[in-house]
Amino acid sequence: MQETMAAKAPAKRPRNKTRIQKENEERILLAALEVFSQTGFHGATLDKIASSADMSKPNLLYYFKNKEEIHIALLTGLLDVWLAPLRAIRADGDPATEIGSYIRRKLESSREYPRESRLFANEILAGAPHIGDFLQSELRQLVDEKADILQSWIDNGRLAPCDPRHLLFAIWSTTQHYADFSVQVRHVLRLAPGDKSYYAEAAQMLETLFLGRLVAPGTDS
Amino acid sequence: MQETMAAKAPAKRPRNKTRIQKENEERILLAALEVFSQTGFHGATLDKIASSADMSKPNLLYYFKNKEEIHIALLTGLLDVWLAPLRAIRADGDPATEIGSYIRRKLESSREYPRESRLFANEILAGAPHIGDFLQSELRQLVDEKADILQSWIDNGRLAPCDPRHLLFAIWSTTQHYADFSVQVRHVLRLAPGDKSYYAEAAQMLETLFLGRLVAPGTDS
DNA sequence: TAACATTTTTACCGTTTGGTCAAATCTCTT
DNA sequence: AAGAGATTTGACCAAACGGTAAAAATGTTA
Repeated sequence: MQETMAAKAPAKRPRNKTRIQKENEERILLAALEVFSQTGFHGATLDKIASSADMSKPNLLYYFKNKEEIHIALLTGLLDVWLAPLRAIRADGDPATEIGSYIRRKLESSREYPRESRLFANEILAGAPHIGDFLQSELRQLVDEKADILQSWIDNGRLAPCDPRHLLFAIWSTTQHYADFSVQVRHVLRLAPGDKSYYAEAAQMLETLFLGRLVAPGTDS
Repeated sequence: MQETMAAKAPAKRPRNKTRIQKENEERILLAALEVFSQTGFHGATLDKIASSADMSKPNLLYYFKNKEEIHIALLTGLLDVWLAPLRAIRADGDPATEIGSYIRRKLESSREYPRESRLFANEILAGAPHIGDFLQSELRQLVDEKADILQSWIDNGRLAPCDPRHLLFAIWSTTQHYADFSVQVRHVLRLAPGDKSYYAEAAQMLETLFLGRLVAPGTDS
């Protein structure tokens, strides 16, 4: 109607969200998370998502204009959660404590939100078509920031010399592995599907691995 | 000659493979590896694979009876490669040397065969629909075997106490991460696509991480 | 409860996809 | 060079898929 802000379509009015709207968007995103994380973007179909949300396909498309938009909504909702544990690293803390906490938070994230982790993994594996910008801007900036902290600890002799960014990579990979490769983990350990008992052992292992020697001795606070 | 081994269909004769047959199967598998590893099983289409192999779709299906069969052929061809570095761990070697070599082999595998690594990752992420049996049998058995070796080193005090299987998980995840999450790695490190210069730093990091304290001091050979 | 906006459904459409078939072409052996 | 078998192709198909249009139903509000 009037071209002023949105140059597209018959100018949608930015009304407040209805009760039904909020409920249904939530149901759709929940269903979509389930489906996308199981089969990836291409394996997911609108029919599967719709039926998983107990909803007809056209009704689903009343709330999200296409499949990609659902996917993007899920991913963007995910990014803050993904960054949160990293943000929590404090420059004025003790290296061993800070790194240990970070590992514990990441591991807990894998245990509590495996579907989100797999969604993220799928996206990166596919070449990050939807979150390339995020990786280049927000993530990189935050990593730069935290890498500086780690580097200062190294310079002070409170942390073994190593590339801080690669240390982060190692933490990301080892912790996320337990969500993304849980099928393999369970097969190797002879655990039933859904059994998450291995997380305690995992925490033990990662503490041994990362805090054993990595943190230089004689730096108790 | 017929009916004795294969009980299905109009009894295909198990003739020797033609030159053309061998060439084309190779071309198809190479093209399929490229496509599957980029887009996953569902994202890959027979048309893409065919055109990537410079071949018509019906011609492709003359060599593999359907999409799934191509995928399975790729995966099974992959499994031996995947296991090879693990098999090479020797019980009579020095823990630090053996583990260090294993990490180096796995990392080299990621650098040289990133597409294979991503294919594998995609399969596991999807719940291992095609290689569940492999995980339960061959992989598990080999892991059991090698875990015993690691455990004996721990019992002898030549390796820090830890769960041997989780130690393997940590090695798998950290090394494969550089292939599977290379997009993220490159974005964080500000590297151009295709730049693999980070592998040297990665090797350094992983050596520090795994051989720093993990291997108990005073065990030089 | 009447009027209006929101939500849901039914029916449908064009495209893509995995896969088939029979005819045409090529390759190899004799 | 001829014939048999192997290979390749073009034409085609049914199902699945992402998405649309418009009417019907429901909810909201005055």
